[in-house]
Amino acid sequence: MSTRARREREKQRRRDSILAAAQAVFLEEGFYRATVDSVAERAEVSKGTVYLYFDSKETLLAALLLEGLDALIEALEAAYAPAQDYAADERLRRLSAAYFQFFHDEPHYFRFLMAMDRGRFRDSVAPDMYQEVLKASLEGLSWVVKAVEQGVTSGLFVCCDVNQAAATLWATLNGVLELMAHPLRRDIVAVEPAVLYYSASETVIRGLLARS
Amino acid sequence: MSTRARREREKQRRRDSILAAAQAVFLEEGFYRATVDSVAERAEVSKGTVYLYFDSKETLLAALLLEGLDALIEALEAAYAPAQDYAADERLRRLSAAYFQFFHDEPHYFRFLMAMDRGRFRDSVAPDMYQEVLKASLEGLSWVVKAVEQGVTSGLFVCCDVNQAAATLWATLNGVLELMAHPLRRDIVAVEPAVLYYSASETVIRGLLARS
Amino acid sequence: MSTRARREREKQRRRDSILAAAQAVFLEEGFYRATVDSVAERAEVSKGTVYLYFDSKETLLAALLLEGLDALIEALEAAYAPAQDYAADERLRRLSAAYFQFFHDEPHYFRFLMAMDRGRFRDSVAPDMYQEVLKASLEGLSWVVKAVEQGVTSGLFVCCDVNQAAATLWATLNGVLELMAHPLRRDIVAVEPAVLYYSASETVIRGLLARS
Amino acid sequence: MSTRARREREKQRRRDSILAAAQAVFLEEGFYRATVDSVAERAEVSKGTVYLYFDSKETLLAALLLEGLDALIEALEAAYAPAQDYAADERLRRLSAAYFQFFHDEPHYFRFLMAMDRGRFRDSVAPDMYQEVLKASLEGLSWVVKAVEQGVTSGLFVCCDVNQAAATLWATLNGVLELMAHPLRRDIVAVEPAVLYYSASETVIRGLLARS
DNA sequence: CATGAATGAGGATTCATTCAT
DNA sequence: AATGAATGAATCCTCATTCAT
Repeated sequence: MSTRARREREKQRRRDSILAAAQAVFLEEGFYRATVDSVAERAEVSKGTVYLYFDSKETLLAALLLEGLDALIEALEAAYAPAQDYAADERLRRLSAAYFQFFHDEPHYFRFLMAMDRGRFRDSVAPDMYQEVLKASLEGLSWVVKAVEQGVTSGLFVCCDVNQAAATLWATLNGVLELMAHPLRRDIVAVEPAVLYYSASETVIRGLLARS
Repeated sequence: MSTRARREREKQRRRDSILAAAQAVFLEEGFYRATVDSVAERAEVSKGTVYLYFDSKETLLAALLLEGLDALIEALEAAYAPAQDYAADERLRRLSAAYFQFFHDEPHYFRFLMAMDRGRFRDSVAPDMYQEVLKASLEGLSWVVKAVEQGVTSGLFVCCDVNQAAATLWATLNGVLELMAHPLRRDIVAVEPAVLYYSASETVIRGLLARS
Repeated sequence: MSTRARREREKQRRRDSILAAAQAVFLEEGFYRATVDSVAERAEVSKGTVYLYFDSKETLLAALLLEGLDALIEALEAAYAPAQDYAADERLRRLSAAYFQFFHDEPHYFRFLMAMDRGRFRDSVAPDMYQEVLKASLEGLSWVVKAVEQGVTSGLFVCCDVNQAAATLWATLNGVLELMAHPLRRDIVAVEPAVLYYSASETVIRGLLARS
Repeated sequence: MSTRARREREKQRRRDSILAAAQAVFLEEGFYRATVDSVAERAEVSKGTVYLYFDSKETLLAALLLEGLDALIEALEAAYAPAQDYAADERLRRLSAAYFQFFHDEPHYFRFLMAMDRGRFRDSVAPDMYQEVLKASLEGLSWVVKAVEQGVTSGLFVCCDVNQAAATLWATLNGVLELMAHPLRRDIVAVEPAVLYYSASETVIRGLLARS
C-alpha cells in the first residue's frame, strides 16, 4: 500500500531533518556545548522525538559522521574513476582535489571527524556503529593506496611502502585542512587555503616521483 | 625584604602545582570532562584557591598552552641553531625532528593545542591571553620560514612562496601527528608513527628541493 | 451472530494476554521500573492497544490484583470445604496451607498485593475498582473468620473477638510471607520459609485453643 | 579552636535537617514519587547541597533507615532491660510493646523498612551501607532471640528452635503492623490496631508457653 | 591568603499518555 | 479496532563559580 510507503518516507524525512538540525547546532556550538534541546528546537520536534530516532547525543554524532563518510567515499571513488585510464599522479591529484572539494562544500564534516577523538566516543556509541565508522574511514584511504600502488607498479613513483606513502599524502592534506580550519592558525599562516592545499599536495606528489 | 621574595616564590610554586595538576587531569579526562574539583584535589589545594590563581577553567587551559608553546619555541630555536652553520634542508630536518621530539615527550600539548578550536575558547579567555597564544604560535612557525628562506636564497629549494612552503611542511607534520594521535586512525593507517613522520617529512623536503 | 461472539472472545483473549504480559514485566522489573512499552512488547501488541484495554498503568495493576484475589478466594473456599465436616483447627490449618500454597505457586501476587500501599493507588484507580479490591480482600478473610467462629461455637477455641482472632492469624501469615519475601530479611532470620510458616501458623492456632 | 567545632556542628545540623526533610517528603509522597527537589526545598537548601551531603536519593533512604534502626535497637535493648530480672514471657511482652511504641511514635520507619525491597536498593547503595542495614536488623531481632532462649532455658517455653520461635513472633508483629499500616486493610479487619497488636502478641506468646 | 560549603542553572534521558491515520 | 509516532513534563544528577569565614 502507498500509505505504508509514505509513512516510511515521512519517517526518513523526519530523521533527516533531525540530523540536519544536529549538524547545524553541533557546528555552531560545538558538540559538547550543543544541547539536545537546541537540536530538537531547530528540527521543530520535541525532545522526545529526537530520542525516538537516535539513542543518544553521541549516536547523533556518529550518524552524522557516517553520512558524511559515505558521501566522501563516493566522491573519492568518482575521483579515482576506476573505469578511466589515468596516470597515478593524476589520480592522486584528482583524489586530493575531491577531498578538498568535499570539505569545501561541507566544512562541518571535518570538524565532526576530528571530534571523534574526544568524549569517549568509542564507549558511548554502539560498537557496531563504531566499527562502521572505522570501516568507512579505511575505505576512503584505500583509494589513495590504490593510486600509489599503480604509480609504484608503473615505475612512476618510488617508495618503500605503499601504505606509508598514501598515509603521508593523507596526513598532509588533513594537516592543511586542520591548519586552515582554525581561524587562529589561518591567520598565522597567512596563505590562501586553496593555494596552500594545492601546493602541499603538489609538494608531496613531487616527493613521490622517481627522479629522472 | 627576603620575606617578600619568598612570598613571591611560594606563590609561583603554588601556581605551578595547580598548572601541573590541571595538565594531568585535562589529559586524563579530556578538557570537558575534567572538573575543577579534580584539579584542586590533585594539586592538594582547595577549589577556591584554584580560582584565586586562575579566572576560569578555560584560563587554566590557556595558561597550559602558553607554557607549552614557550617550551616548544625554545626547542625549535635550539634545533634551528642560528649560531651554527647548517644547510637549509638539514635545518628543516632538525626542526621537524625537534617538533616530533616535543610531542613525543609531552604528548598532551598536542591535544591542548588542538582543543583550542573548540569551546568558544576565544570568547572565554581574556583577549590578551589569546593574543599571546597567537604570537607564540607565529614565533614557532617563523623558524621554519627562516629555514625555507635560507634554502631559497641558497638555491637549494625552489618555490614560489616561502610562507606557503613552510606552511606545507608544518601542515604535513601536524597532519601526521594528528593522524597518529587518534587510536582509531592509527589503526587505519597501520604504519609506525615515527616511521610515517620521518617519511612524510622527507617527502615534503624532497618536494621542495630543486631538481638537478 | 457467531461473529459477534468470536469478536468478544478475541477481545477477551487480547485482554488476558496483556494482563499476562503486565504480570511478567511488573514482576521482573517492579511496578515503578516497568514501562508500558515493555508490557506492550511482551504482549506483542502496540502501546496504543494497551491503553485501549486499560486506562492506565495503575489500572493494569488493579486488574492483576483482582484476578489474583479471585483465584485466592477460590483456593480458600476449597480449603475451607464448606461441604465437608472438618474441625475448626483443622480448617485453619487447611486455610493456612492453602494460603501458603497460593503464594508459593504465584509469588508475584504477594508482591502486587503489597504494592497497593504505594503510589497513590487509591487516587489513580477508578473508585469502583478500588471497591472491588476491597470486597475481594474481605471475602478472603471471611473464610478464616468462619473457621474461627466454628471453633468458638464448638468450644474448641476461646477468644474474646472472632474478627480479632482471625486477623491475628492472617497478620501472622502475612508477616511470615513478607519476612521471607525479602532476601535480606530471609538471611537475617535464617530459617526455612516453609518451616517458619508452619510453625508460626501452629503457634497461633495453639494460642487460640482453649486450655484443657 | 571553637571555630572548627562550630563548623562541624553546623554541618551535622544541616545534614540532620536534610534527613528530616527527606523523611517528611518520602513519607508524604512515597520514595519513588518523592523528588530530590522537594527534599531540598523542604530543607530550605539548594538541590546541590543535598548532593553535597548524600550521594544519591537512595543513599538518603539508607541513611534514614539506619537512623531509624539505631533508635529501634536502643528501644529494644531498653525494653529487654538486661540488667533487670524479668521472666521470659514478660520480656517478650516488653519487647513487643516497645516495637509497637516505636512505630506508633515514628510510623514512617516502618514504611521505609518495607521500601527496601524495591528499587534495587541493594544495587544502588554503597555495599557497606547495605551491610550496616543488615547488621542493624539482625541486632534488633537478637533481643527477641535472647528472650526466647531464656524462656526455653527456664522451662517456661517449649519450642524446637529458638530462631524459629523468635522469627514467628517477629513476623506476627510485622504482619500486624503492615496489616494496620494500610487504610484499605485496616478497614477490612475492622479492629483497633492496638487491640489487634496486643492480642496477636499474646496469642503467639501463649502458643510458646509450655502447657502445664 | 586560603578554604570549602553552598549554589542553582542547566543537561541528558525516560516514559505515561494522546491522537491522527 | 489497532497502531505507533509524537509529546513534553518530570527526574536525577553535575559542576563552574561565588563568598562568608
